[in-house]
Formats: sequence, structure tokens, C-alpha cells
Amino acid sequence: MISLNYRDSRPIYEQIKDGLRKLIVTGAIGTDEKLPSVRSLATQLSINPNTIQRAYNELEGEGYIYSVPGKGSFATGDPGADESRRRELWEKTRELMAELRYLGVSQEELMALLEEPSGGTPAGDRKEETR
Amino acid sequence: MISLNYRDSRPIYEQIKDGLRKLIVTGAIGTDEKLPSVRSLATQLSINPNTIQRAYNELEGEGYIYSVPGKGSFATGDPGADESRRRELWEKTRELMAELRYLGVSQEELMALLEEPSGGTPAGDRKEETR
DNA sequence: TTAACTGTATTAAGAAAATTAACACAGTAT
DNA sequence: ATACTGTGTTAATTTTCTTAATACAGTTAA
Repeated sequence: MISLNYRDSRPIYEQIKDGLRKLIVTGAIGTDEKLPSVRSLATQLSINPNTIQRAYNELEGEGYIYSVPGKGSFATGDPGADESRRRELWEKTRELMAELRYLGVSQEELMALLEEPSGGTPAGDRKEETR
Repeated sequence: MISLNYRDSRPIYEQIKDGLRKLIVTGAIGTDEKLPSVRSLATQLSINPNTIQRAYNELEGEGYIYSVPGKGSFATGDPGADESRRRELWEKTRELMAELRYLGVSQEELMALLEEPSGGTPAGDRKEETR
């Protein structure tokens, strides 16, 4: 369900946050669907429950999941309430696209990002220039 | 020129990398223009030169700057040679946009990201739903 | 009701990563 | 020469992340 990359410099709890968030926004985990319990996921990934707990706690802070003591943690249906997160992502996306343009990706290519929600690559690799 | 946020969980050298990269891709630092020296930037930000060195070293690895011992570090004109970085950004952008959609940003709004390279906000804030 | 789950909290220790410190060497420019 | 520049090294320090070992209370099913 989620895989950890120990060569990655980013902390484990961040990788878990990203992994779960991705599962949620892609619909792999539906609204109000139950997430693996803190302890079970910890066992499954062979890490400490506290690390999972931290990830869950922060995801709840971001509005992506909600937790009910005794029952479990579940995916939030509409996290759109928190304006801040949306602004943050919006800004980050703008910056990434600016950088892509700087790297030679054309306006037309960028439009592909809007159309096909899944696959795709920066496509037309420009011919090599020797520096 | 660059500001550090000590409340940010991300390491300083990462913040510096992002800051400089942004200055470069936005053109604030032009092609072959000299960046602040390792020592001067360290003094300016009140941090250790080694931390700056690490940021510069990694930025060079990513192709955004090049360094000449004795002279200084300069912005690369065409970093487009490294296909990997472009793929990475492309993928990351796709994911961000998927998440924005999940947060309720419409297809039309996303298009605004393509047209106006600078300002803008997620615009139409949908009316509040009480959860 | 007992047993096995759930989330949450706390305190301490350990491990890993980031940052600082103090140098040194060689190339460049004035 | 003097003062810059990037680069390299080693060690200590600080910060962050991760683990460990519990505990408590609510939930669920046998």
C-alpha cells in the first residue's frame, strides 16, 4: 500500500504523509473509508507506531483525514474547507511550472498537464546543445 | 535576497537551494551572473559557510549553477541538459494539480496557472459547508 | 463482561541528520 | 602582497527523527 525509501533524505513520517495523501486524492481511499490502524501500519512497514501516529496527526491537521478514538482514522470527504492548504499548493504549483518553463518545456506541453490527469512525460526532448 | 524561516522544518540548505533556484528561474539572476560568494552569503544570513557550500554544491549538481575556483559561482544559462530534473518536476507538478483538483479547484481555474505566469489565487472560494 | 481492537498521550533513550567550528590549500584579481 | 574566490577535511555540537515502553479510555465482537 505504501512503500518507504530509506535512501530518501526526507523523514519517514513525511513519506507516509505523502503516500497516504496521494491515495486519498486519487480516490484509492474513498470518502470515510478506513485507513489502516496506527499499529497495523507500523507493523506492516516495520517501523515504530509513534512515527505513524505523527503522520496521521499531521494529516488530520491538514484536513485530509479525521480520527475517532476507539474506531479508527478515515479519509475526509471534503478537505476543501482549509483555504490555506489550497493557497499553498497553488503557489507551489506556480513555481514548479515556472521552473519547467525555464527548463525548456513549452506552453503547449504544459497544457498536457491539464488534459491527461494520469500519464505523460515532458515529451519533445530538445536536441542536445554542447555547453 | 534570500530569507530563512527557522520555523520551517526543512533544513536551511534546502531553503537556500530553493531560494537561489527561484531567483535563477525567474531571471532575477541572469545567465552567467555571479552569485554571492559562499562566505559573504554565510555572513549575510548569519550561518556557517559550510551550509552555503552544501547548497551551492547541490545546485551545481542539478545544473543550475557552475562554480569556478578562485572566481565565484554563476548561474547556468541552459540547465535543460539534465533530463532527470525535468521529469522529476513534471511528475511533481502532475501530483500537485491532482491534489488541487481534489481540493475543489476547477479545470478552468487551473488553466489560469498557464496563462498568467505571475500572480493569481485559486479564486472562487466556494461557499462554506459545515462539516 | 471479557478480550482484542482502536486513537491518544507521555517520558526517556537512541540514532541519524544538519549545522557549526576551525582550519588548510590553491586559484584569481587588484 | 593582500584579499578575495571555491573547495576539502575533521571534529564537535545541536537539532531532528525514530524507537522503546508504557498507560488510559473508547469501541467492538464473542
